Amino acid sequence: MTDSRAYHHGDLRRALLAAALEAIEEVGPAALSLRDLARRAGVSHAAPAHHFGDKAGLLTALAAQGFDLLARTLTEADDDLLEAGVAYVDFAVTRRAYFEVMFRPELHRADDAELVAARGRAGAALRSGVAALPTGGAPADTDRDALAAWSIAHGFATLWLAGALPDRVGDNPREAARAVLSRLAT
Amino acid sequence: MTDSRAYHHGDLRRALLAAALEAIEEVGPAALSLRDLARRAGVSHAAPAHHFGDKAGLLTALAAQGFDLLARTLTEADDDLLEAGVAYVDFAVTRRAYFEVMFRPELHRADDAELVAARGRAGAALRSGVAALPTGGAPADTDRDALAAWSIAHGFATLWLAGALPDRVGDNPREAARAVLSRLAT
DNA sequence: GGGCAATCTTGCCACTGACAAGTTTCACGA
DNA sequence: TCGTGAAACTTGTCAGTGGCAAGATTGCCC
Repeated sequence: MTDSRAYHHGDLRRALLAAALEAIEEVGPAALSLRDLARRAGVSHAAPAHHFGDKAGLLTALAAQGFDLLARTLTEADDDLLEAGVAYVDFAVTRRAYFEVMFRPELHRADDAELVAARGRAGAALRSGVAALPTGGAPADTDRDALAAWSIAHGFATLWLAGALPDRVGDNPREAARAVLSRLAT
Repeated sequence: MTDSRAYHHGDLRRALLAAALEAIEEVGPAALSLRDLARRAGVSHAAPAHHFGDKAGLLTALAAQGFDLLARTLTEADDDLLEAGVAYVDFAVTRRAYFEVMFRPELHRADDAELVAARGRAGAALRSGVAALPTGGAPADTDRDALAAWSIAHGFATLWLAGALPDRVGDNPREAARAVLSRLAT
């Protein structure tokens, strides 16, 4: 978290992560090239390896950042499950590069300590939003409800990103998500 | 649908698609190598190009096959939306290679005629299942309901495949899906 | 039986990720 | 102040990949 330009070529680690976000938005996470990132940052092709080990290492760092951001996003809307769901979809669409790396275990190291911690924070934010839901007297099955809420938000976001949804859904993800998610929130 | 070994090396096109399914199960669609498929089929590295043009061409054919299979699967359970949802999740888990290619537009050519047709059939099967749902007197918003049903099933399937679900969900996807999907089917 | 088109092979090029070994730059203590 | 060791980065190399071009083989059809 140092913000000073240091060492030979500046804050390379940070520069590479930023370049990775850009590149992923352009070509997707699978087509990401470490050598391209090095070129964007103005360093040699082997420089990234020094900071991240390999490609999976870089994407693991990115995924951890992403879960951290998502956790913060969800916490802000925590008292309103519908809005939390909308925020989830909005996160997926506006921070697409993060989202795609986060949910592709073959791209990163899922057992990385920092990643696990960040993912845990995001999961906790999600579950606390569901637990705060009024149950209307009926006994709540928080596990099941959380899973259902997560599934519908995640599914809508994924389908949106995949371009799989029909045109009639429109081009405003927040609005479309709110309509669909409200079907669950009774 | 010819089943006879024909031509120089047999039914290469079919053999390559089968090899691709295997390989994707093993290493994922992104790490798929055409040269590896050629090796598995016992042909030279350039043989696949003749049948599919390039990698995207092969995956497009695979995606079309997948949508066709999915359409048939959904049609079989068409009178029961919950069972159709369970079948959707089951398809994703048991025919994972198809599913992953189908919903990754960067891997295939989304405007391929055969793909578009097959995807249309799957979409129609989904919507007809929702339209057949009893509305309980209230005016149905089929579009929204179909989207919600699709989203929750797709989201659960995607999270399952990503290994993102907590352990307590268990290891039986059909059972777990039924519990979660029933939350929507009121 | 002869031509022809579909099928497949060989050879090549640019690109990639990973590794090894060398070089530059900085930090820190004697 | 200096020099020594570590961190940061470079250069060079290798095997593997996708895609293209050009050639060889095979089966089909008139």
